[in-house]
Amino acid sequence: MTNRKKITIKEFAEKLGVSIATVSRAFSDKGRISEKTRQEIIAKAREYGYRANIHARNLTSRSNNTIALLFPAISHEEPDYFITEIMLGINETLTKYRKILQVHPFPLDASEQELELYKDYILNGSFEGIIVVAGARGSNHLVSAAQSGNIPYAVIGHMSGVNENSVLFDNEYGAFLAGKYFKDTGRQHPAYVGGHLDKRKKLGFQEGFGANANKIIFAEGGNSFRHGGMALENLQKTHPEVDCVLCANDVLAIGFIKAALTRNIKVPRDIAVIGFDDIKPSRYYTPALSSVSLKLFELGECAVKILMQVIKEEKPVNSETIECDLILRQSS
Amino acid sequence: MTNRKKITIKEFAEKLGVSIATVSRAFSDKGRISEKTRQEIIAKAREYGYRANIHARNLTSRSNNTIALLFPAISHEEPDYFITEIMLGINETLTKYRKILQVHPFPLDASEQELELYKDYILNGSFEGIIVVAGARGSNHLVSAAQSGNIPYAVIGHMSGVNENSVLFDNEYGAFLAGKYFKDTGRQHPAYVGGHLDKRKKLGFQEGFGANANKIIFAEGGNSFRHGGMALENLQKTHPEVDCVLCANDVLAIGFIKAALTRNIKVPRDIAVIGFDDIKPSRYYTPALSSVSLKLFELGECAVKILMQVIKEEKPVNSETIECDLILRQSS
DNA sequence: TTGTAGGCGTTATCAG
DNA sequence: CTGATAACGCCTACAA
Repeated sequence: MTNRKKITIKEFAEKLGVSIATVSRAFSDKGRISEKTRQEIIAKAREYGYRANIHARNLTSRSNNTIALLFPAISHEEPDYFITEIMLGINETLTKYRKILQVHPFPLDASEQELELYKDYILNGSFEGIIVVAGARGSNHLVSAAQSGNIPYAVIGHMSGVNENSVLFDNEYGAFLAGKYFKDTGRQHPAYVGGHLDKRKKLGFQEGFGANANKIIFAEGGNSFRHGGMALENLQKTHPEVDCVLCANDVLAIGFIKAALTRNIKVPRDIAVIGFDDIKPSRYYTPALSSVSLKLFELGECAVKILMQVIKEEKPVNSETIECDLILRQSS
Repeated sequence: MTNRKKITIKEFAEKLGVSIATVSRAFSDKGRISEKTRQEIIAKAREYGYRANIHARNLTSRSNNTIALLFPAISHEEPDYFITEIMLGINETLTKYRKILQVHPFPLDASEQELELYKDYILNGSFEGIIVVAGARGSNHLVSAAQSGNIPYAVIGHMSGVNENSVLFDNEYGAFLAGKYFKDTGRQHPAYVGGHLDKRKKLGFQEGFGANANKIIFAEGGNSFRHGGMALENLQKTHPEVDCVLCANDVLAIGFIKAALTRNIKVPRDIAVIGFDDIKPSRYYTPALSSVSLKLFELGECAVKILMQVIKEEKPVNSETIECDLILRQSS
């Protein structure tokens, strides 16, 4: 490895016998320059290996085309498939705008103190804009930081006190569809399995199930695979009559089903199961999981579009809501 | 949103009645400065909202603490769980070093021309170092770019012509274990399902199966879920006697099993199936998938450690090999 | 169309 | 310990 320092615009210009301004213009698309000299300079640049130093460029342009995705990390050991699929949509869309993605998971229970690092990044100009996933107190702090520093931001999910720049999903309606489906298919003893934070989902589920909604059993615990299994075990003890379940996310649903199959409970015959989010692995599962689709890829796309609009127009834009669908597969 | 420009070190220093050098020192940990003035300055900085401009800082320090992960993107619509889990290990480890991750998937079949964008990033100083996932021609081009520009790099997987800075996995041994297990459990008619690029896996599988290795059926196609299903269909037509299968990755294996179950073929009774990679969702599957574990998280960790060493020592370091395990679950 | 020179906001060197 | 001042490498009026 030759440790030769990279050639600077000054050295490069001298070699070519032109001014640094001319070199700069050759790469800028703006300044007036003859097509002929531009081509010459570009050719020579390739030959000498000259490339504009990105940091100097960023300093004058006050931006680095970098967008940060900040999200609460559920677990450190296992990917959060929900985020992963959103990220896919974000990244692909960002590429179209020639922007770069930085990934910043932060601890779900991070204190304001622990978030200082991320706030610093946000406020010192590291990002042209940020996309924040709601769901933790930290999310709010980071959005506040962006607001106070006048940094463009977009939010994924409902965040209290934030009415603009958000991509929302209609959880309530999605859960409604699930409840209605269970009712329409003659299920009698519904249960809801999930975390504590999904008021909307619970409400929608109740509405959908209609008249007998008061019979719904709420089994609330964590949001991971193992919690799904635990929920099945508990329900079998306390409410063995349950014959249909809405789970607050797909991984939970898969854990629930796996535990049921292990006990030789048939899905969907004995218990029908519907998940939430419709992550890709769900359709691979046996039985393939029915799920309320949040259209995660699209959601990421939408977040980017909103952010780009905020950056361009330099003012907040209206929030958008992505509609939910109920995708029926084998588990219900 | 008040669009006030951010306060600069100069303005800030003037307000405090000190020199900019002193302010700079208060944040640098290096220059000699009395603890008292440092505290005062830090307090005032909070009050005035002063933060050092990151771009100016990068310009002088010639680095931005940013590491890029470059990998060939299999599909645009679906996460690559293999990469996702590696990324988890990378990101977590990077955080310990206070480095930032940028994510750069590139098209699997990208021409050298299409890679120009990524080469540009690499060579203009956007990254302090890069981690490249092997597996596409593009991977090699990008490593070459890093080498020519004297940019620190690490490689995940085997890359022709690159003997240093790599994290390798012993695919051959992993496949050997699978073959041996099938032989030891009395399976008679083995098949291998996978892509064309896994010479090592095939070899290891043959060695492991031993004497009758020449009986192995090779069903080669794509690497996705649906290809797994297609493989099952084909094998049923051409070689219905097959009673054990090694799949080149887990998603393939899951597709294979799902198709088998659909046809009422019992797994593992009629056909035993082992996957490769041991991605997290595999253990959730029913039947839980046996798989050759590549320890993806650890692999990401290791890549970061190698890269950090390259950065620190400014010279290539020895490659490391992560051992494979065979994880037995229900599918075999 | 091209060149000159000042500025971007820091860090680092060298006096004091 | 603190303060001037010169880099850092590029962009961009302004001048020619």
